[in-house]
Amino acid sequence: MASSVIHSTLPSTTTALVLPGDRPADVVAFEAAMVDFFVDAAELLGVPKSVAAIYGIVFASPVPLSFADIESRLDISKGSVSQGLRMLREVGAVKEVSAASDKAELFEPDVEMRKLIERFIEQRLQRQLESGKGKLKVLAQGAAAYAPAEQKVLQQRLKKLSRWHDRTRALLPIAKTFLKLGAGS
Amino acid sequence: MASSVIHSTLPSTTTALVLPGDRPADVVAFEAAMVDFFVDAAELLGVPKSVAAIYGIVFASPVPLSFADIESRLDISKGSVSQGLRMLREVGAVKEVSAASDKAELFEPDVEMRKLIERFIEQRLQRQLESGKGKLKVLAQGAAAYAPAEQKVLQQRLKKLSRWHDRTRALLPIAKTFLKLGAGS
DNA sequence: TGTTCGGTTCAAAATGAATTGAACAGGGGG
DNA sequence: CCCCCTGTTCAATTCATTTTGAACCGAACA
Repeated sequence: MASSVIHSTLPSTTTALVLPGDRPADVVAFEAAMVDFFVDAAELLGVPKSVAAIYGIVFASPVPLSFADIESRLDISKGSVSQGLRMLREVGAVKEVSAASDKAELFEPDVEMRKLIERFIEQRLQRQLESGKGKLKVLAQGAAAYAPAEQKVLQQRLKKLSRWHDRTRALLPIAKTFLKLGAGS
Repeated sequence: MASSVIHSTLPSTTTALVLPGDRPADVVAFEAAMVDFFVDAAELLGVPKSVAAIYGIVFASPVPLSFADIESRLDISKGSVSQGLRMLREVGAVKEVSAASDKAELFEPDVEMRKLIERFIEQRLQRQLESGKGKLKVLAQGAAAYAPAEQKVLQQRLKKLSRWHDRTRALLPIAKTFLKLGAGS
């Protein structure tokens, strides 16, 4: 992994994800940049490209978009749009604003970053930290299987692991509150 | 892993990664648990399983291990061991302690978690945050392509994005120092 | 009832990363 | 000089995940 991160600041994968359609070129450029931004960020968090792209295109539009809008502006299949939107809705990243009346649902970004982050942290980190806690306990007992001298080495290592573990756990709430600061909306 | 614990969601992936060999059963169990622990954690960070397993087995041994030791205790190919060890060395996660004299190199964990974490943070987050900064600037300009009313909406969103971005950047050093606390060795 | 519109589902295909394994050093011995 | 003995390399394979696309569903409407 580390080995593939050598290259410096490359053109950053020209996202051929946004379709020109008939809109003004500069609008399309804006959308493309936005999609790019989110696709990049998502990569970091292990979120599928298509999902990030959908969020990006919705985020880039000053007005709510319909399913059809999204489908027409992105070069991804209807199925992906459907699944992606579902995921984003579940997670609270987009919300539907019921259109005029009979027309289709419209989507706009639910700009509560805070929630997104929190949810992410909770799901991934906290879960892992919990299960880690249990495993550490088991390990501490398992060390008994070794001869005294070796046991000492292992116990020391385990202690270190525990400390790190605890610090991380302690960091979480701090991060949460910190990211919440000045959360305008 | 006879852990039929409470949690409904986690199958806990019985790591069939550690080979019994001829060592005592409880030692093997200990190693398996350790490998498991690291494989789990690694998953979170997007590190390949085999690499995590190697680190785990080295970490679980009170004495340094040779290439052959590692290969014989884990059910992964020689090629993977070689590559994995290289990565771990590069990253400073293991270090070689020259054996007696003519014999093969031995590996032991370089238990500087701090360094590992720092390196990780630097490579992934900081990089992304940097490139994000640039993109945000471009986006702010791109918003000019829209009509005044729409522009306002977009600018507001962009501002929010920026704020989040900044807060995250500000959080990094905090996290670093925090994780450093009490780093005994 | 038949037809179209908006969207969902899911098996199959594509993608991309990790893993394998066989070919290949190099370096001591003998 | 030849032959192990260790470890590395890298193209080919496997594996997991994402994406596709066609079948499908239900609701509105004629």
